[in-house]
Amino acid sequence: MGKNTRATIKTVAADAGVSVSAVSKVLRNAYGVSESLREKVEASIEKLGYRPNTAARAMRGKTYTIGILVPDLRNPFVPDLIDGIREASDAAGYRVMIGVGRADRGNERDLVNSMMDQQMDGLVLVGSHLSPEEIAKFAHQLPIVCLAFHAEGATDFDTVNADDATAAQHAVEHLIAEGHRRISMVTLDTIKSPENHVFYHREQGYRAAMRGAGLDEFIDVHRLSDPIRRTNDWAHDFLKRPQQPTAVFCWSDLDAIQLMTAAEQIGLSLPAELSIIGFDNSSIGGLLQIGLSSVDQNGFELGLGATEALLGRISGRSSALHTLFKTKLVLRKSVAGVSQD
Amino acid sequence: MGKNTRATIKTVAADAGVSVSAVSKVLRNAYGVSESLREKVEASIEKLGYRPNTAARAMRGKTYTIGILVPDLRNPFVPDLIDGIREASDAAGYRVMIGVGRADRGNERDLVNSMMDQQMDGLVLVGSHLSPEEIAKFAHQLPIVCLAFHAEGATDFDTVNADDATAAQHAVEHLIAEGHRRISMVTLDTIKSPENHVFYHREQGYRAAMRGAGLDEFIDVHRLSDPIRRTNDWAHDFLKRPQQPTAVFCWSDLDAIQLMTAAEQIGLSLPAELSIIGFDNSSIGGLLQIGLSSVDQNGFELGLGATEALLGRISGRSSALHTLFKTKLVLRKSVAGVSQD
DNA sequence: TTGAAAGCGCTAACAA
DNA sequence: TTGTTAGCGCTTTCAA
Repeated sequence: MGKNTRATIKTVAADAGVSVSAVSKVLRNAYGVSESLREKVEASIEKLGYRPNTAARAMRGKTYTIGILVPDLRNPFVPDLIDGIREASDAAGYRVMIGVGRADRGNERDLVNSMMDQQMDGLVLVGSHLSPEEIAKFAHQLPIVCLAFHAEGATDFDTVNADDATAAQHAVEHLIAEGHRRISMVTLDTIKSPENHVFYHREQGYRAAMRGAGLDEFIDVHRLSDPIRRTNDWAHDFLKRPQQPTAVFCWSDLDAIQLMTAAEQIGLSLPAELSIIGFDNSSIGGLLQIGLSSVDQNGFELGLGATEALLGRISGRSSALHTLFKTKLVLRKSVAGVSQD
Repeated sequence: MGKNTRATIKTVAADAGVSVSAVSKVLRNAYGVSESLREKVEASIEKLGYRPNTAARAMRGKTYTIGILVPDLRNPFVPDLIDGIREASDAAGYRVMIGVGRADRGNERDLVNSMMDQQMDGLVLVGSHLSPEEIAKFAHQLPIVCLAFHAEGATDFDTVNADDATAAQHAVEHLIAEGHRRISMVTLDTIKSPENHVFYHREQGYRAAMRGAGLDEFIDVHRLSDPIRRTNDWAHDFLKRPQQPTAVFCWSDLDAIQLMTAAEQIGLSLPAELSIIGFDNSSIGGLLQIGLSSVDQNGFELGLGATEALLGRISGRSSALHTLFKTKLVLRKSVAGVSQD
């Protein structure tokens, strides 16, 4: 089968009887090509099945590729995001490559570098573990937008987020309206710059709701260590503490489901004895058997938004854009009211 | 911040006071560099923060990148595969880029092309929707190994699979041993070349088990259309048919869980009235609330195996390798025995 | 409107 | 052991 001879721009030029630069111009829709020349070239391209070599292209022009860096493919929120990103980049003629950072700073840094080595035209960093300073440094070299990463003060890159604080506040306010007082929050623990992480903002929303209802004394935040290094026992430990809450607001569905499982294992009846709200509205939480109430962030829209921002940067915008998206509380059987006493 | 001037091999050569090719040799660990030269060059690389430009590299040598093409990020089996692939490629100094084919032939073809445009050194195609002929054509241009795609007769590319037929046979034999006779199978429908798909081989295993137990008359295969185009009602329709089975073997966990949900919705008591076994042993099926019995394929090992095969091809092997991996039946509460009458 | 030619950063013959 | 140099396939001045 045609062996190793892939058509190059030269082959096309020869076939069409024009110059190499003419072909290049047609490829890039550059100004100043006659209709007849364009037709000739396009016919040859079609005939030879020519495809420009991205690597060669990258040396002078663009790659028309944007890189997506995600922390973890198992997070059910990630595929929604990616779908949105791809939808928008497809429409703009960009393709997408995904790298998995494994929620590890060093690994993520390597991947960003590697994507820069490949001359990608821009990067979407999802839930990055890098510091805003480091991201800014990268952003001097290529356009970057961060998704699910709060850095509303950043001037060198854009951010796109759900309005985590407001979403959390509404969720907790709903629990309060259902009569709950003793409402705990389960969230993540982090050593560095917590204020960039979504869960920190969700915690602020939780605190705001509790304070707003005069429930300061019941504020109780339980912090989990990194999902990879954490044991599955945390939920049992959590439920063994004295002074049990009647409701828990959980920073993520995955951990909320672990909590539900543990609660059932020790014989708690849900939701009567424990109401739970998660975050992400993952399909798994939506299963009839689980029925987890959750905050829906509409990952698809977030992905679209992030890509539009990125394309804007690629086209030359240099001012920073920081967008917050609205969320929606989805109620299922995991929440019950309590009688006030 | 140093603005746009990224260090090139020239910068390094100048800084180290040596030639470009000397630097290149150090980079590639090529034969014939003195210890002192290597040290000088490495010092300069370190000092200048130099990183080779992948695009430039790709024009003459390799990119040290392998592409993974998956049909769907939401399939819980995929992340395990990817972890395995990454483990093996990390160890060999290769990085990995992921593309999502969306279970669409045209889209997948585009992505393969796009990965070839980027001069990737090899490709792992997961559950491909392309025909073996088309894959073979691509395989003439770059090393390819297929994962979860049966083409044991292919000579131009390798395949790595779980032993789907045997796995399915064992699962169904287990149901038979539990006293079930009326055992249905739920699988996928496909227009083209079903024999390449894993679910086809699982169906063969189901049939073999049924025939082996003299249950030919109870063989009942229910075929679902494409997951994307399918409605969620299929399970209800399935359960509404006359002559209900007492057990169902399902080609995948995701569909098995839908079946469980529908069964509970119409008031069937599980597993007493319906036993179910799925395939993939996904973490979601393993949830206490679900408790789905399932076939475990050990995706991590499959990923490792596929990558080893690919690296072998990249290093020059041209004979085809077709590997089958053993599976393991994981039993949970979704299976109950029936009294024989 | 078209084409010739320089050069992007690297690798790999080949020469020294 | 080291360096010189010719490309890889493309984009992009600059001339024609």
